Amino acid sequence: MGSMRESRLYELLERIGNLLRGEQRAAGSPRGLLPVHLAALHYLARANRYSDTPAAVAEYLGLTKGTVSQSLQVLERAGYVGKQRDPRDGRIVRLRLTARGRRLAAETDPPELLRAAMRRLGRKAAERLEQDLQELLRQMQRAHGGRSFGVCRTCRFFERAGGGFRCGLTGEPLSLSDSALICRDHEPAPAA
Amino acid sequence: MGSMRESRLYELLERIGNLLRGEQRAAGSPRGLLPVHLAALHYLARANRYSDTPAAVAEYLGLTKGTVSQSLQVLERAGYVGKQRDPRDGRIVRLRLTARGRRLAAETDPPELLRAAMRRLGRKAAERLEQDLQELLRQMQRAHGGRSFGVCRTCRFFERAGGGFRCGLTGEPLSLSDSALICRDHEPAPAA
DNA sequence: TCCATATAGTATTGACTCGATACTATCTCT
DNA sequence: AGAGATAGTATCGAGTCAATACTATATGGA
Repeated sequence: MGSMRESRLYELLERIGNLLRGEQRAAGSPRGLLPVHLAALHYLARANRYSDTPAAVAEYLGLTKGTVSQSLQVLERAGYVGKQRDPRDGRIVRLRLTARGRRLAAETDPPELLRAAMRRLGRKAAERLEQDLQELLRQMQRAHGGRSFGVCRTCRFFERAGGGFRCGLTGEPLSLSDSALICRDHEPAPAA
Repeated sequence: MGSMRESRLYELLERIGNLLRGEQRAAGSPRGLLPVHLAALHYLARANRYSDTPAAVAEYLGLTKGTVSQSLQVLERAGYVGKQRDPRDGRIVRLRLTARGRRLAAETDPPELLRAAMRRLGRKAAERLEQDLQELLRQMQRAHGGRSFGVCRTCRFFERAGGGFRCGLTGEPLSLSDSALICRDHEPAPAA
């Protein structure tokens, strides 16, 4: 009887992932976009100003920069994102969503299937699930030893300065909405 | 301030999915396999005898049968799965893992990253997360109106017959280990 | 100041996915 | 029987993806 499944968890994550990817495929298909394009779009909609670059997208999606460069060209040609060279560092390209891009991101994130499931679940169950998944992710990142991609608010470099906030790594002030965006240099604050 | 994220849930599922897919990519790469190949392999390792066919794999992964037919050829050529025509229905191909395939499935499912994270989480937290994800999946499937792909034990056609079990849909007896495998004709039993 | 090295990104190539379409073979139903 | 449904394969074109090679900018010594 050693065959009793030790990990339903992985099976569940895979099945949910398959369903969501199918949803993304259906959502992107009429616009000529693949799931990976929508994933990049959703990331950019949530990325802060330190993390809106091709390299950050590549790192986030776990793909090479060459691969991502091509996918971003698709999004650019279709008018969902624009590029802009960084004035301070000429190597860097800044990506920003166009109005079209923002609209598409809002329509497809979260996918309708998940929206419906969350309504059925109820707020309380959904929140508990979020917290538990958050914790799982934290443990995975710790085991992975890699970037955590958290939001500024939960970063150890996040500082309150006067009336506002500041990034202790760059010293730059942060607006309230900045502090809810994803940063690639995020390092989790020590446990409260 | 309407920009407060309504759904961290989707973001979390995407990020965890990205990490796991990266893991699969790394695991399959030295053997010339892509994430989708490992996903099919893992499914077959869990599929019962009603569900070990190309059509079932396609349905499970949310891909077309043509696409899956090719991916299965890759797995067959590399010696991870074998094919066998069904003696009763000549249209159907049965897929079974070779010893090599079983070994690879055991090595990569669950991925090391998830294994490590589960150890850190502890049994109790992992079990709660499993139950909550199970419920989320159930709601997604209900919203989707599609196949549920559950295990026999939780199916409404599952019957106890004498000392053993039986599938009420086909009438065939089921062993204890059968009843823990995935079936594509699964329909959830009415709430307990 | 100059040169080595690192970093950000793009171009190109080749293997493979993926969907669409068309096809064969087998089963089922009337 | 014959019509239609079902399971699977073959082929083709568009596009992902990694690998490699490349350009351009920045950084950090000596």
